[in-house]
Amino acid sequence: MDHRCEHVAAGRVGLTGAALAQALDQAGSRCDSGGQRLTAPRRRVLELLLEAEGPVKAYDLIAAFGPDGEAAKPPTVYRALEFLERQGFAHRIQSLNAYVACRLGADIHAAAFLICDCCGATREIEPAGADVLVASAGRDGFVVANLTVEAHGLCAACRAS
Amino acid sequence: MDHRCEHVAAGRVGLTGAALAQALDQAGSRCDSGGQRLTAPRRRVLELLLEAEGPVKAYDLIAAFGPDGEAAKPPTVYRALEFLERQGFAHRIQSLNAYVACRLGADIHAAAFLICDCCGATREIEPAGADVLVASAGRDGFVVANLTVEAHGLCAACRAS
DNA sequence: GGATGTAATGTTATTTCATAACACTTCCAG
DNA sequence: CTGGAAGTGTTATGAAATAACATTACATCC
Repeated sequence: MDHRCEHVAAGRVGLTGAALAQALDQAGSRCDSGGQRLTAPRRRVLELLLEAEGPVKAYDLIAAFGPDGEAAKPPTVYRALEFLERQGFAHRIQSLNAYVACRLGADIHAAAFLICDCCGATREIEPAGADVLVASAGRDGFVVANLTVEAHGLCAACRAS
Repeated sequence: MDHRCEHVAAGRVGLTGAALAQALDQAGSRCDSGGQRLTAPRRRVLELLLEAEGPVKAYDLIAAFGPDGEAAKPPTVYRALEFLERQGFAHRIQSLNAYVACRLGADIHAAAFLICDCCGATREIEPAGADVLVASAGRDGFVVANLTVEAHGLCAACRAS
């Protein structure tokens, strides 16, 4: 489950500058139109997630929360994360106890993750095959409200080296 | 994610008596043939999981570990769980921080879970659609070693009432 | 524009979950 | 019988998440 080599996630960098500002504004707009409020702490946590290159631990968010390096109180960040997840702006990676900004569509959606156990790179993908599972569950009378799909393994870069 | 009503998981009961003994022996045999050892603590934790009706929290296992009601030390149980997972005898339900005995095939396999947020019933099923996802990931050069699929929702019984 | 109710936040403390580190034992291979 | 690997016991600590309650912001309705 953990890093097994010296590789480091390649390429994927968090947002900065204008791109970051734009992403935050976009989130703000989507909140407005949905009657939701992207308040200061929520915005700040989303900002931290967007800036990051990959999954971020809750306590790293807590530590980085204050602009001056001052930490937040845990509930502040956990509440913001809960909101961001509810709105589809962020996802929780269960198998890592970590959180990522959603890099895909604009709307709330199902997500799947490919997590490289070597370099730690975490890619969000459309959950191929999820429809099959949901349908299969449905035949048993089970209605899926929320689906977690997390695949651990080795990414192309780490397999090559 | 948590129980929202008064429903209680129906029907599914843990193993007892002869069935339990048989399941444990079977696990023992599989360990033997694989050069693994089903030692006392491992066997005991598996027993507790098999006896249970559903997912069990690690600290409940710890509390119930001793035959006389005496608790175990956390590492004892966590190590046993790690072993049982490695052998495919048990699974961890990430979204619940809980563990279940594997109720399916004899061999190590991929698993998916349907978790009723109302009554807490947790069904292990064959991960329909998983092959599609693994194939899709493969086209990107990602090799899946381990797949977590957890669907939360409402079971037939809870929807009906 | 002040009363009112709801949503969100601040704050303290605690609970729950999991692992690090190291000493000791068991068990088999040579 | 001895050396090494795997397993266990034990103490302590670290990491993740939430409970509970006080306070503040915000809309809205009269």
